[in-house]
Amino acid sequence: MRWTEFFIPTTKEVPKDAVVASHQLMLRAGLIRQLAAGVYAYLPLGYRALRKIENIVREEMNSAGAIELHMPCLQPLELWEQTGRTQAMGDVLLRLAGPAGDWRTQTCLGPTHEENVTEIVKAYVSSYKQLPINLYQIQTKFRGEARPKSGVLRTREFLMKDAYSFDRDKAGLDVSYQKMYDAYCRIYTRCGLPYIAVEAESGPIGGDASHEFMVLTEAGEDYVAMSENGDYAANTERATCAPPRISAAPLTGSGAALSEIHTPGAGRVEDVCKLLGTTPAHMIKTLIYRTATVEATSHRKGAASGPPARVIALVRGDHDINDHKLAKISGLRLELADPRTIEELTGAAVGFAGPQGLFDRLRPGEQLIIDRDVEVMTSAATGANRTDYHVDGVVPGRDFPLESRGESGAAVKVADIRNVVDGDASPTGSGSPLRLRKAIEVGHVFKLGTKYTAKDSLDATFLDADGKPKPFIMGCYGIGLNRIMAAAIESRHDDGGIIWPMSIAPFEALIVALDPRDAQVMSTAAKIHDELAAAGVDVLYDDRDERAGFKFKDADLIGIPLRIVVGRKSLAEGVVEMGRRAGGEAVKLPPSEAVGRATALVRELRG
RNA sequence: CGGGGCGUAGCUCAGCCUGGUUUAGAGCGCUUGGUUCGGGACCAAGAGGUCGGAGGUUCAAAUCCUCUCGCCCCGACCA
Repeated sequence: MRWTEFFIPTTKEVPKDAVVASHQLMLRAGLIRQLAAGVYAYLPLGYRALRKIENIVREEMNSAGAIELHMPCLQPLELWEQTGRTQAMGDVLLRLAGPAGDWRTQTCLGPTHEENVTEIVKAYVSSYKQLPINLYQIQTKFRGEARPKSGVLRTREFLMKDAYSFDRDKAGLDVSYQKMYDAYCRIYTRCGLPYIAVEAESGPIGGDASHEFMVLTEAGEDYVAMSENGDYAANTERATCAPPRISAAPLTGSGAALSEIHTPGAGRVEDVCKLLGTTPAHMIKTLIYRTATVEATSHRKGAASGPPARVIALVRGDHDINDHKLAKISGLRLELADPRTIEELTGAAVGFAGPQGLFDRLRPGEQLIIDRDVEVMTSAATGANRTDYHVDGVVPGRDFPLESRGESGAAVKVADIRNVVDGDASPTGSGSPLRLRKAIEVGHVFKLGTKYTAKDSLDATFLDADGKPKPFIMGCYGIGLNRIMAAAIESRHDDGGIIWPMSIAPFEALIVALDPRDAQVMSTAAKIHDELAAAGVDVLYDDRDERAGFKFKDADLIGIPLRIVVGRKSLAEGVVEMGRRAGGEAVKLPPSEAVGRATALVRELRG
């Protein structure tokens, strides 16, 4: 391909809206063009890279036994109502607008395709003899992201590979899941991504096991907790750490009475610490939750009614509650209580709650959930349950219970309900400290089980060998293709531009002709171009009538892995120069040898 | 949804506070001619803008006021 016959709109200046490196470089290199917030066009160079990624994904999915199909973007809302996800998705589900009763109001743009595949499999797969089966597609997804950001990393429209496995039983799912997990590792390796697989929170989608594939980078928006010795890695949504050491001294307390301290207006931990002369680590945060008002988890009729249940959660002042953990421990879908509920329970304004005495005010079925690190505190400061007052000297076990007493009916639980922090010990017991790193999620694998196939969902069953209908056991597996591209650029660039890995580079080799007016230079460059192309190398030939410096800058920017420079000076010595964008010395070699050497190198680096 | 910032030429921005010498500017990019030619050259001449939109104040609005739309960042949310 000749540059002058292609379309590569590079720019020298950085558009002001671009903040992260991948976004800036993708714009400058002419890979993408923004049309609206979170909506991008892929220009020819960007599209070539995207298609290379797509091909790698397709090859690995096929070789893992998955079968490609293509499902529609337009989906009937009814399908989503059957699984209760119109509510669960909320604003993420993009609906079409139209007059009341119009078909448009009954249609949405698919953010994912669990319902759609399940419907297909339900219709056509009726016997265990047809299982297992894994169907996948590479499709445009639409999501009403509240805040698109970081260029192509978080968008409202994106390309995703989504696969769905259907198995006869859990053992089959384990096999299907592992196949996908392994295929994902091969995909990221082939794409040249420095990825890690971490334990992940499966979220409202349900399921009992889940891994995310992450690329560590400051541009990411997830946090991964990794132990220094590498024996543990998990998304912070899920990460746990070794339990705190129980202090040796029995916690009977000093016997000292609680002392109330006037702390006017100090509702926040830092403010209180200042007034009390203590540190957050010596405080207990008391958070009041209540069961969620919106029954987002259930579309079934007759779900929980009556007054909302309250849950008191305690964590150390320097820790943060992890809502996923809290939800799991409590078994309830919770939200932070409104001020009125808090005042009613504590008798104080928001910001002055403390655990002492509160437990006795809970009704049967309500809960006090104590973080492990609070259990082992010897004495703590916390809210006094009196507006503008805090207390010091609160002793767990003495001033509030650490286990259920039975008669009251309200439960006490001690558990890990906080986010890990930098320096926590690895949960493996190795004692290695955890470090928090920012990361981009480039893929996610779930074990779904029967969430979509169960009777109260889409009721998708097959006849097992025993002649009885059973729900399919599902798994789902997603890869964000645009994110792979951005993540590759995030992790592989320098001041000059992108450094593509050979496998996903829009072109594999770039020929730069330095003296466009010199007939011999041009004919030599053209000959190398033609022969490389004939050898199956994706080659771009910069035949523009530009100065050398200008061409070199563009070459660095668009980051083609292999560069062959044809110039009058070196040609006078009978050589051309071949070098790699990734670095290292360029080698001089006769034009006649260039094609062979370049072809061999390209093949070697394709992976 | 809360907080902050920004909308002036394809791109980066100045002008706005303090309305009128501005017939709206600069640099990059683009066109034409010339000189240059191994790391984003130079000279000369050009093309290109409903100043995001609507309404208002005023003799007069890019500039002041109101509303509105869009984009970016932080937070909330999030398969």
